[in-house]
Amino acid sequence: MKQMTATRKPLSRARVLAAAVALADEAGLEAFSMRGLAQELGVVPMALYKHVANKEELLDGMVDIVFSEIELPPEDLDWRPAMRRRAISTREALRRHSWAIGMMESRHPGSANLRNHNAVMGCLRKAGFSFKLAIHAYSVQDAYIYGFALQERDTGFETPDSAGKAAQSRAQTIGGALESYPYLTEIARKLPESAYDNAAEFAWGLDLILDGLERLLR
Amino acid sequence: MKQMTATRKPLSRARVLAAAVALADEAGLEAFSMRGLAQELGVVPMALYKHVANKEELLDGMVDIVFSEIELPPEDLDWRPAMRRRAISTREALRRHSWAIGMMESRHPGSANLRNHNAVMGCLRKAGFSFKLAIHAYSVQDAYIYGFALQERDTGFETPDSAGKAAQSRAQTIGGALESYPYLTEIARKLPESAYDNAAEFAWGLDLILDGLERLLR
DNA sequence: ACTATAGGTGTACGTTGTACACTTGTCAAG
DNA sequence: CTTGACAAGTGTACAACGTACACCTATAGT
Repeated sequence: MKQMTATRKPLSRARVLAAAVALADEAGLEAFSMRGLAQELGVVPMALYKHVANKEELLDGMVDIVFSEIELPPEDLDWRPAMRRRAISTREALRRHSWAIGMMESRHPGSANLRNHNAVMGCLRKAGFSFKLAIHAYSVQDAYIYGFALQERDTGFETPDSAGKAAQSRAQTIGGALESYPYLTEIARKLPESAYDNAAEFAWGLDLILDGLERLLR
Repeated sequence: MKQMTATRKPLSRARVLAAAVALADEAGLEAFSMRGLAQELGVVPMALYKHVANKEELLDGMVDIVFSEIELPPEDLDWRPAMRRRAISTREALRRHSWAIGMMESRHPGSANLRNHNAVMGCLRKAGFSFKLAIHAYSVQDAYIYGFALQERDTGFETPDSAGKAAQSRAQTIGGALESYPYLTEIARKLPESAYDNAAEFAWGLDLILDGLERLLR
């Protein structure tokens, strides 16, 4: 075992998971590999399998870390601000870990996942939502949150650079037929100068949904 | 070239794309490979590269096929039923091609994509939505549609079988601490007997959003 | 009849996840 | 103090993937 004890503290499942999340954050899911992760940890690839069954299980654990970063609906708040907080917290977690966006509900659920879902459902039920209405309310909100995160990842330009690249890519497909898409050209013209803000956009739709729910609750 | 002309009509980009969509539909994105597709077409893997630049470009084309299956907002309808129709049509296309769910807005846009976006934006603008309100309206709706499709794929049990499997998987994580998650157990108890219907659930949230938009338009 | 070209083939390389057999550092029981 | 079990890290190897590159061949235009 060469010089391990001197140079390196031993691995652990937690250390592997943390490094995996960090690597996926900066490299993206596409470039995230067991081999790359091993290298990051200064270890041979197969060493990881002493702490994690396989890549699938590793991803399960990573997703549960993301869930653990999401703020639970605060118990001391009314349902509406509580839901608002947790929705915003969820979006922020997904921004930090955009590789997780398609995977939040598709993987073997971990304990942070269960705690989260239980708390959200509990918040609604305790606020007086009937079971059926609570299911509806949960469904719309999560669909919106996950869907918004998806769109933000795909078209969300924080850098004006990437906005330019996307526009160019579109222009390439459009070719000479620009006049066929008048409403797209309107977007291309007006959006850049409209101080579009992802967080504000998210809140706008969220409040529209919460308004609707509030009306139905009464 | 052996017996090609006798046994097999020549490939074409369209044929490759169609076969790719069909294969992804039944095998899932994970199991979808260039080699598998080639086999399906009775051809050696490298033959595909005469009609498609690489796998990425192939996926771009596949996604645009999905877009082409989405009904445009009918011109002769008022904005609200028109938006409703195209939302439902989008969900249905995504159910048919669930491998496309995370990719609709992330890939190099094809012409069906552009036509679709232009038509949706046009429908809103012509109905009197201001530019900013149209952007908001578009954003909420699409976030909801894509997010719902995602959840439906991940937790949508059309077979009571898969519902059982999911429940068992959850129970395994919960272990003995079932009483820690009272609201999850409520769901597990009540949902199965509540005739939950994905299409109806989708329409419920969609109408909530459209209600909100209608109020803001006036 | 000749040749350019489009379409299909065969081989090969680098990268991936991971099975399996191995070494080695640590520690408990005799 | 020895022993031997066990946990952790190593090394080799394999199948499957995307695809570069050189090659063949059937057809079409001159």
